[in-house]
Amino acid sequence: MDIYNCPLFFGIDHDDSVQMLSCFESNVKSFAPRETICNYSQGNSKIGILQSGSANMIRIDHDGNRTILETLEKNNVFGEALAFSGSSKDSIFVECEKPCSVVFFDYSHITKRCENVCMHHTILVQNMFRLIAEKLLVMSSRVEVLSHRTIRGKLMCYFNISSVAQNSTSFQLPFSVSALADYICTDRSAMMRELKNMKTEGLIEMDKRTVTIKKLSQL
Amino acid sequence: MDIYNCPLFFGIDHDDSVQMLSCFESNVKSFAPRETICNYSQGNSKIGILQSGSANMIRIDHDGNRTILETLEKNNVFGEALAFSGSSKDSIFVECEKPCSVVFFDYSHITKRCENVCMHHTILVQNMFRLIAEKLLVMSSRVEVLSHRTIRGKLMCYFNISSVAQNSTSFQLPFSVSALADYICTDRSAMMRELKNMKTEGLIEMDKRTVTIKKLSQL
DNA sequence: CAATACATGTTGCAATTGCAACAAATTCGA
DNA sequence: TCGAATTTGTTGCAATTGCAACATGTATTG
Repeated sequence: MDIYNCPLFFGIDHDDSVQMLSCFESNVKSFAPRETICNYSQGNSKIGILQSGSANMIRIDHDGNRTILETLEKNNVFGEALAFSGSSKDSIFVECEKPCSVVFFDYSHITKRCENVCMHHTILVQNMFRLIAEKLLVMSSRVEVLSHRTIRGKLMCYFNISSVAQNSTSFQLPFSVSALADYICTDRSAMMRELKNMKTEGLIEMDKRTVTIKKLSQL
Repeated sequence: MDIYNCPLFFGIDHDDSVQMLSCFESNVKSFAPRETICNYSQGNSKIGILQSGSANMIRIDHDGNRTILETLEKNNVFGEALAFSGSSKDSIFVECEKPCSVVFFDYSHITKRCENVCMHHTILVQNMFRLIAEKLLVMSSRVEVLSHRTIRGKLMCYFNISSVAQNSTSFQLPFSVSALADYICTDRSAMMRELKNMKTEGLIEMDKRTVTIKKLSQL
């Protein structure tokens, strides 16, 4: 995986990318499953772009509750500057799931104009714009899911969004069923109980990580 | 409130703004409290920018539960293209709170290059970039708030974020206490009960819409 | 291949939350 | 300014959820 394939440099030719990268002080790193990619305990101005693999942004609160704040896949951006207030003392970090290649650089290079190289700065901002607009959509649907008051409501909302995204009433979860509980921010056993209810009521079917929506409850 | 003051046109001089606006088929509208600014029941590709006043994006679900999906203030952008899957049959709309002036235009003018006028397209994208990056921060902290499992957790998270944002342990709620329940997506009476508990435990003080944090519980 | 970690599945019980139905205070609008 | 609408405040009760503690099944890895 080549750093110049980074979606941030889409539309900028190789030679110029080389020049810009040095100006950016960018670097690429690889990570193995469960490795910590980034820790936000004490400030971090770097932006990361996932070139391959998958990762999750995790919060562990003072009671040890684990929450998936963001799920990250190929071409997703992440960073403290793009999210999260850092107002709490909870532990927030990005954890590798499938082996990852990550491009890091400093966000200030996007927001501030750079004097030397950047006739391509324009393209760069446009590329970053697309990445952020996409992230905004993801965050919005996350809010939509979490805004439901019951576990069932959250699950059905998430399943519906996934179903629309994958254009089928049958779709794959991007993570384990247990991690789904972290994603919808509820207790795992309570979620399992609710999933069982939904199965017996014929709302959904599940086979491993494949979910099939049978009835669109109350929609 | 002049359409040319729209943050989208920041850095573009007046004459060019006039030219671009006609190319954009933009228009400005004013709204009175409780008026519907925009309805997302059946698709809407327009982007809106709030020039003045305040508004909320509201969802009413099939059970009649009211949820504030977004709070919108001066210079905030909103639109279906920027958020919300449209996968559900719930009613989603933007409702004026304080008298509003809104600039509407089609998102496609930002994402696709326009042939005739747009030597200023670059500045436009940069301006839009800033607006969206800001919105992303707002959505992220929203996720952070909603990710907490208890009403108290949500409240304290929201209060902490507000406190950091307003740089004081004392701050104003941007809406009524009742609307706060819609914002944190819980039952109003249950939230009132929890607020009372938090007051008697000395965690917070409240006077109308002014909240003061007395103790940072478990942080 | 063994053993160790991880994921799934289940249950009782206590705590929290949502709901319904009020009363009172405050704000808004004609 | 008076009446209507909205907001705030409260409570009992039922439903949902979180927690703890299991048992079992499935991957991973040395």
